[in-house]
Amino acid sequence: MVTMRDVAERANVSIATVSFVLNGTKRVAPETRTRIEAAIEELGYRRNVVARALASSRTRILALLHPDLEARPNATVIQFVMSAAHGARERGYDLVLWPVNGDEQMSHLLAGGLVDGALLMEVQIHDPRVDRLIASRLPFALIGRTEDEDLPFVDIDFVTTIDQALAHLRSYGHRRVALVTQRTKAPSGHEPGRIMRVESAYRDAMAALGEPPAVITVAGTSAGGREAARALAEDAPEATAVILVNEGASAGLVKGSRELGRSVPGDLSVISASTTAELGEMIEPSLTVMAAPAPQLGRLGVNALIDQLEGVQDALPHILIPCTLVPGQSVGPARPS
Amino acid sequence: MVTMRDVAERANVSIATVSFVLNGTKRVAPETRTRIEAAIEELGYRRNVVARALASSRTRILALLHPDLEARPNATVIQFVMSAAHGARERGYDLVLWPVNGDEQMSHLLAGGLVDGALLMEVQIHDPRVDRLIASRLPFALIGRTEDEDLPFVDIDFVTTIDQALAHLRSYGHRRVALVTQRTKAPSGHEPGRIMRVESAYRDAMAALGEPPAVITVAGTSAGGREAARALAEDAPEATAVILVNEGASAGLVKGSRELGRSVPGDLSVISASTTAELGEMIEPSLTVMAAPAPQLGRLGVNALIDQLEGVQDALPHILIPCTLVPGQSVGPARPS
DNA sequence: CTGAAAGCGCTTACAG
DNA sequence: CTGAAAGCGCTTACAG
Repeated sequence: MVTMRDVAERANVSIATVSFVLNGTKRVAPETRTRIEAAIEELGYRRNVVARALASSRTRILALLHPDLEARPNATVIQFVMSAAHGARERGYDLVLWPVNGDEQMSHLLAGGLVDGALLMEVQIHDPRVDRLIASRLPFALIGRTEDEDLPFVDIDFVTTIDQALAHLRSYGHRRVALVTQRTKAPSGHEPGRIMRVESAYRDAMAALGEPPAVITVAGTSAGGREAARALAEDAPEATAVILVNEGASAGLVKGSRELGRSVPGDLSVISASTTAELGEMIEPSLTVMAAPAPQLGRLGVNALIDQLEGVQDALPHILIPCTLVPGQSVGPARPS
Repeated sequence: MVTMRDVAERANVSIATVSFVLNGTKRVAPETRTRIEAAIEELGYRRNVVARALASSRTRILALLHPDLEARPNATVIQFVMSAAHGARERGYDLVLWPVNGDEQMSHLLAGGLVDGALLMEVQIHDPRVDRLIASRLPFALIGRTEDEDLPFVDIDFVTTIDQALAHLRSYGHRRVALVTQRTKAPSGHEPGRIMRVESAYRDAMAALGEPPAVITVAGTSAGGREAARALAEDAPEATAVILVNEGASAGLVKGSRELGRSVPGDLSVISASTTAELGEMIEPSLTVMAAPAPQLGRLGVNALIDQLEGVQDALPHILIPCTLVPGQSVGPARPS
């Protein structure tokens, strides 16, 4: 292994000077710099990141705290992960996967000194991980929000997303629009913040329109989607359209409706929000989708975190981006009532 | 920050002794050990992983070299990633995401000293990443295989998978079965090994059955699936069933067939191999699937790598696991010809 | 502009 | 069974 010492010897300087040119931390005479750069090149030298981390107490490693992804459709989560990995790499950081199941994982994260900061996905309304991060003073950024919106976050703008979905449906004559959200195994208060925010955005919008709301909550699976179809038919038969914020249930909802003799979009128009167009295309008919800004949010989250670490930030980042409408074939004119 | 020195002082021993009990590397008198453990507990000490890595030249970090995942369905890849992350954590290792796009990323990996080993996904028949890993002597394990099967790998047993899929179809009376595989942007020889292996397993099996093969290669997208449906109808009209090894094209194939007036499974039976049951359920009709053993393979791959690092291995691991048949509604009796 | 030296927090022969 | 000390490969005040 070629070390900084080797480079220093070949260039006839001290290792300190080598370090200065490598990091650009101090000015170095042009000839000296050239000599060092030549030596680096000739020896194929690459700085040892572990030694650097120990000496500088900065590892340039970030943790990505993510939920356990299951086999069910997870297109948006994948986009978060991938865009975060790329964003980190572009700024010279590495991203380590940190599946958090309990306290043991958090201790390893906080006390081991491996990471400079953490990026949290699937943030809960009241998130114990956030409490522990704050207590330990490890820098972090959220993809999503807790109750406390003073923390650095990037998130989907659900208010605008719901408003646009409703506007789209209303342009087709729909007035009674139901909402299908996701049920999780998490105890109350620990659901992803998204679920609460979507529901309240929907209720506000419906109230403003003077229409009665109808909210159905089901698991994020095909079976959940079928359950939603049944609940719609039985409990909200007057709804001619539905906004779905439940990626995993979208296929089941359409299949279940058809099984109940309700065609999409003939009898029921469907918009699936916070998902990807590719997933919508898998379904028959292709779903009209509000595509999640996941590719942007992963990057923005990483950048918010790194800015914080490097002291670049002016203020705490509070970034909200709405989903984008991608029309498919699942929205049609409201059936006359 | 509480260091080993703090623990040593409180327990009235040297830091060497603390290190010995922490690592179990040398026997320590029971009373001494108890004293040290108490001190660790009281101080809430946790070993600094960076210092440990520098001193021991083992970082206990593994790199997961993965392709760029796009928005299209990627259920099996996700299962690989998640099970690898869990497997690593269970053995005390961390997993860092390593999207490899070019040589720059490989250099960073090989020379930076950050990782003890690498796990490769989407291995190509001739994979330049493998060449570089071998040259650099960084330990690695493959999820998939290159041409050279002497390297440590875990992979799907495509021969058995294809045989079982064919047997299932033949039990429904199908004799002419086509294969749909995936086209990639990669130059020839650099496709994922899977594609070549699936095709040759299929050709061998069809030859053994005395039936003519028909192979169609399309992109892993909905549009690709539609293209496959068209090609099947035009170029292989005698095929009454198709085995699909192209997760992203599955939905498009079914939708495209229907658009051409061919119903599934009435006119065409479909088995989607190397995917997940959950994805199959999203489609109408629910696809009969050969579920990929992705949750096992991620773990097995990590374990193979760690065994190698820790010298536990007896021999190079060459592990093959077939997919598992999960019946759906996309296979029916062959139409009379 | 450059260097000698301390130090980051551990592990690990080597002595005793 | 335990300790003193060298060393892992860097960064960073401090001197000059």
